Amino acid sequence: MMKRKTIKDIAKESGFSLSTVSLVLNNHPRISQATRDRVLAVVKKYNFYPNSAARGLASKSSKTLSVVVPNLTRVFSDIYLGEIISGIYERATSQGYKILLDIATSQFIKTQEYSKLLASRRADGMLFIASDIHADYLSVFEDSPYKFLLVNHLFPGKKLNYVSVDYAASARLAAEHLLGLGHRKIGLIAGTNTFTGLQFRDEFIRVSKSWPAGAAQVTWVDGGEEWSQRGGYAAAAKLMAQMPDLTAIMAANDRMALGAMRWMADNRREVPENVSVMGVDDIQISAYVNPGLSTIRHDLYQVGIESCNRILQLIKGEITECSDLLPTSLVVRGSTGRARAK
Amino acid sequence: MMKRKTIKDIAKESGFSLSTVSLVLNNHPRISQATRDRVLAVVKKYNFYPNSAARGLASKSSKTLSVVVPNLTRVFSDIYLGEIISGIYERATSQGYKILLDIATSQFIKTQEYSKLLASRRADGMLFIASDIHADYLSVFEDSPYKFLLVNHLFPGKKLNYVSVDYAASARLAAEHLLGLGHRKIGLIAGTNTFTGLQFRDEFIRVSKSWPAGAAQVTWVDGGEEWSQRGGYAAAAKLMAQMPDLTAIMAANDRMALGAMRWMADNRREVPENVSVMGVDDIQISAYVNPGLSTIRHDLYQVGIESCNRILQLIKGEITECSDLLPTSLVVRGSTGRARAK
DNA sequence: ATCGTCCGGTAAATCGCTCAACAAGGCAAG
DNA sequence: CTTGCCTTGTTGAGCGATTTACCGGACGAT
Repeated sequence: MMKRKTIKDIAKESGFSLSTVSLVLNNHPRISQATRDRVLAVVKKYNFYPNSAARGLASKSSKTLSVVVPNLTRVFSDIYLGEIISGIYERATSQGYKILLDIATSQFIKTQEYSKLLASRRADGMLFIASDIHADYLSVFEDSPYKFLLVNHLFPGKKLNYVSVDYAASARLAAEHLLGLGHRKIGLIAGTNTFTGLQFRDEFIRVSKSWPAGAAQVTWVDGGEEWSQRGGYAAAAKLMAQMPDLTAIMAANDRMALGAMRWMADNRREVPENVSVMGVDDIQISAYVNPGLSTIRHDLYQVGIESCNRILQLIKGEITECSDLLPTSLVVRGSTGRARAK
Repeated sequence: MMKRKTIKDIAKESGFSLSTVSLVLNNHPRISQATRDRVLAVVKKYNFYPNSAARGLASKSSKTLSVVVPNLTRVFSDIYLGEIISGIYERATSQGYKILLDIATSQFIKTQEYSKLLASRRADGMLFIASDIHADYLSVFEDSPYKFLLVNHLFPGKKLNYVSVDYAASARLAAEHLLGLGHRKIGLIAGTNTFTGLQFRDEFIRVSKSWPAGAAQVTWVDGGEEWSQRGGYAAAAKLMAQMPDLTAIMAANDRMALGAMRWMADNRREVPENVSVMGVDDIQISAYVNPGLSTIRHDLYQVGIESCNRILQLIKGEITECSDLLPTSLVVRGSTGRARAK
């Protein structure tokens, strides 16, 4: 196991100066092709890669992005995260950035790792996928010099950068679809532990109540912290008890909608003949269930891509703030139909 | 936005030397409690965190672990990975290590990022969850000074460190269970793109053929690259065509087993009355399906923990190689029963 | 021949921390 | 009163890159 090579060794062996090698390594145009080639030959020969700590120290940048995901029990089993992370990874990698993964455990929050990561320059910026309405500690990033971006979330009232799908727009699309089908008694399974979830709920209700062709009655229940299939199942049961004559169920995400559909199957209700069911997200399986789940398509991979683009722009100083809302679209499948006659 | 503080500023303000501050920051016993307190007061006052690049440069360690996951389309939706990563994260964090996430894309492999990461000292060690039988490039890590560990995989013939569940033992447990129930015609849905998968298949067949109470006939088919539910479904169909009188189906993981059970439901075969079905892994949902899936429990979270322990020991030089096989256990639920009479 | 401009390359000052070697003071033992 | 050891702190030499000036020579114009 020989001593690790440094840029100095490369310089010596190739007969050029230290700085020349550095410039070559950074693709600086200053250096002629001939010199570049000779240096690179030596680099290749020793399979040399410059020490990233030294590089980071001198250049004051770590070329690393911190990505913080929620502390769900089975974090990574959530397709939602997978899509976003894939998008972030793809973009980050193509720009020469690496990803430092963190989970927003209570430990992570208590020790203020989120500050430490940026203060110690371990990461140049942070993409936060983990927030809920209780993440008040994020206020430290208001007007701070640190590059911070919320991914698919936002905090009304806090000056925090974000890139998110437009949940209010989704709510409108969904409401218009169901109302247009004649539904006037609708059960809503909401997610209430994120601001985007609340936005969705409120906008859905607002549109329903003020529908020109006749206001609809909306009863909502909470689908649970995890927005899970199981939560949707339980919520559907509760809704059917509270509003037995409802003709449609709207869930704030597909997983809860699938749970609701499952309840219908288990309790001999036909979808959509008796009850229409609709979700949000358009996760892969939604197209494969029977009947197919009508939903609002959220391109989470794109959210990942765009979030990464933005944080990089923030880091480079090309922009100073960011509040993007990405468009969504209606996907009609078999689970929604005209409201049955009373 | 004031200038970023350095250890020097802390030293000046607290009235101690640069190195004293450094020692305090590293919890060196050399420093008295009184001094420590005074320094820490200043540190807290400015919310100071030492620059990690500088630290890494001087200490020659990045306190970072590289974790490489497979390039499945929907990587993180795989519960298998979630468990392992959670285990790794938990352990790494408790030891002050951070996790650098990478996906084994063709780009990652082509550019030899796996070497670069370690050569540039961006990571002190690498946990590789992504290997299949084609990952021949990993040979660079044989007898290399780099700290490398395969997670839940192994390469017979290559001198590579690993921590894995004992797939051969799992095969024995599974075979003994089914054979003990009197099954003599068994369909096997195998995973053939990993060595552990091959090990499982071969050991399962070996035990079946040499069963003292009477050899069993085993027909196997490939369940597909992704070990998915869909692959299991298709494989079950193929098996039933090839061996219509089989009394049991053994799948190399639960997801494929669930796919097989689904096929049975769709084709009016009772489980376990007509056909017993068994899986491997014991993923969460296996306990919730109807009938519950009999399986071999693989504690993947533990694999994560143990892998991380080992790589840290390799890094510290406490051990120089590692080939751990973790025990597995039989979980009997409703999906397996006595073989029906011929 | 002189001068100004490029062009390609180099010297040297950082970047912010770690750690081995050394120093100084206090105290017990000889 | 030495000597020697222990305890607590300090000095200073790196760690391995980046980057800003600066420099010498070639070349075209005057």
